Amino acid sequence: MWLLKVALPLPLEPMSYLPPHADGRTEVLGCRVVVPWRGELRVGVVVELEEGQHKSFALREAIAYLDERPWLRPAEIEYLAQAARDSFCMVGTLLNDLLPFLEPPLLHRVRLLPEADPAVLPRGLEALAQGWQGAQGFDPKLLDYLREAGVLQEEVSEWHSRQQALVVLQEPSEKLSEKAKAAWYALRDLRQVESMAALARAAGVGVGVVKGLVDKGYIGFVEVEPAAEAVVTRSPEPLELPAIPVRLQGGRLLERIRALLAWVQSGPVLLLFPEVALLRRFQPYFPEALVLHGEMKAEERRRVWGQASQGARWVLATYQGLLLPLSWERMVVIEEAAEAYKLPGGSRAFVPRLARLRAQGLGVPIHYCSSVNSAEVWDEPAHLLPPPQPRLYLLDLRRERGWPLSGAAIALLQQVQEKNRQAVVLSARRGYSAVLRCKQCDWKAMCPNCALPLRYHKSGRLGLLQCHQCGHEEKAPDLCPSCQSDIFDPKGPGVEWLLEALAQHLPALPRYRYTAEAKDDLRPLLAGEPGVLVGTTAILRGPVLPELALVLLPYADGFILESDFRAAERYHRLLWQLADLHPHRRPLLALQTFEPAHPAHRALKDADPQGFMNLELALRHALGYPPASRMVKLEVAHPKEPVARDAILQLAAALKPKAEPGELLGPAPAPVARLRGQYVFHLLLKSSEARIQALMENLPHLRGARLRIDPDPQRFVGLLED
DNA sequence: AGCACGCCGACT
DNA sequence: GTCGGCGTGCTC
Repeated sequence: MWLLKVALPLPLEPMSYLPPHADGRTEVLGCRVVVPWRGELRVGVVVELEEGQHKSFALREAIAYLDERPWLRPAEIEYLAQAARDSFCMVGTLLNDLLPFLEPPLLHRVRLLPEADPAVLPRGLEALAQGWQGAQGFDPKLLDYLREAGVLQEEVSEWHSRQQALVVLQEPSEKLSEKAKAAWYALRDLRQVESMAALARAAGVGVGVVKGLVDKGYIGFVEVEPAAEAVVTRSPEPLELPAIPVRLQGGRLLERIRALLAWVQSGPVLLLFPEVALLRRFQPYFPEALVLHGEMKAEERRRVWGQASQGARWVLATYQGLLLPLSWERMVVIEEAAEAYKLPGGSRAFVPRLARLRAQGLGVPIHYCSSVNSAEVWDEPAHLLPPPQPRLYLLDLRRERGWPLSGAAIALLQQVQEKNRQAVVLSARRGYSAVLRCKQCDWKAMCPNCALPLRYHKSGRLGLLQCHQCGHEEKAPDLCPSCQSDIFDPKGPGVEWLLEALAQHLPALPRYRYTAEAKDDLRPLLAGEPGVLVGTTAILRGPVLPELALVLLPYADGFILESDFRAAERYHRLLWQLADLHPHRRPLLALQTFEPAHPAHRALKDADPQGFMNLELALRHALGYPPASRMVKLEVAHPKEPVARDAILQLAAALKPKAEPGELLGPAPAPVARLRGQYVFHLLLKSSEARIQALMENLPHLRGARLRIDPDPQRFVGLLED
């Protein structure tokens, strides 16, 4: 007896089913299959065929395969299992995260098995004796009852929406009304419209007129191929390198693209992007590329999936391309340090890590292409393009007057205004907690255990200093322990505050806001009119300002002083990305900072990203942080504080005896200790890959609170899903 | 993840 | 005396 193991897009391991009795195919490994699930139908992937008896409980029968050819090959199935193990999650969780478009809408028809007695039909289902019926009208629970009794015959297939368009079919007759003729000619000029209502609107007639034309056969609906998004193609000269490097760094965006073009000519090559905005910037240079990303309709993505499976020269994709059943010649991860690579779903996996695993599984080379490569790939053979020469202007906040805009910064903005140019003002917008530091001397509140700044929390009248990494807490001092002066107000300048300050100092300079949540209409700026754009790092993903002359960070330290060992690396990369914000101009990069001597600033002054990263890596190795180790975050959340606390203590107690010194950090309350009504606690593991694997084995079953695992934490603030 | 089953407080 | 809260366990 053959059994199917079916991976469903649910946080579960694959489930066993009997093969559909109506379909005896055996070459179904990797095909999508429709199965009964809790009385309804779900779509999964056959990940294993096993011969044998299943005794413990009665298995259900799968209903039908959706595919002729497999969606996934054995290579992808094996990868899925391996990646799930690596991410400490269920196979189904990862399947759901990587293929959010797996389940198509279904065409489902049912009837009573002809030889069955209609008397078995429960009330409401009598129609099933009459022959094939669409399933949607019937109670799924009752249908499942018949299914289980073995008297239901079913047909299931993928539902394809027919992309229809209204077109002219025959010449208008003289008898038609003026309005009808107008509508007919309007449609002829438009060639096609998507609906009757749209034509009525376009022609300025009632829908009834259009309907009349359809009924009389002058116009009608035809199926059309979904129109591909028009992309302006560009063909720059490929930039030949002496050898193909594992990591490519530096230069301007266009130079990196040119270098890539020189070594991804034959294909198939997968280019992985952290976000759609960046993918779109590459798209014009890869005219034949298939693209796959979350802004496309699910149906469109399924179509591209089938197409890509047949072969492709280039595929530009977000993480959704990772499971494509193609044997790549090589894979390229673009901007491998981007935080957008963190999967938002249950697996919490980090795509560059998954990509490396994928390349290993296929035995193909993987490459990384970034403005500044991540610490994780730093040791790989590199080709370094000369970095863009930034014009850096450091404003020392210990000397400058004026806050949040110093006099010098206002003067710069005034010049921008006088010369009718454009400026960007960038805010770190870390709202809820800040770092406590002295205005007079260099002292700042540091954690005694972690070599990280403590975060300042307002708790009643007293300030509380807390380490978000290890949980250490102390009371905030009233006076600076080093020089006895009063403490700098630990407020970080947000976008709103900056807009106010700009309105006050430069009322005549038009202001625009640009954050992930609120985007002003930038058309005047894009048309070249003067103005200042105030926003968060969302600006990096926004359109290019044609007259950009100044990039100002009123509180650059806000980007450095996150309680996070990766903060400096991120800040350094941000500065280089700002230097490359305009494709060929070199805007002045003005930073208001308490730390003009910060290594990242020196790196920009000396145009030497290598120097900075070497220093950073030495630090990571000294402290045992990634990439010198692997980290895994365990998170427990519950609406009741004691329950959550209890659970995390249980977990810590179970791990303590196994852990060596320094491997177990915490438990600590999450930086936002209560979020969406849940109390959140963290526990961090930090050690070698092998030790992490050992520690993660047989975690205790927690009662009460739910455990979530972040297999590759990138940022140590906020809940996992923020 | 969803969903059903199962034990302890505020109501007609 | 019941209705309903969500904590716990299961899904082939």
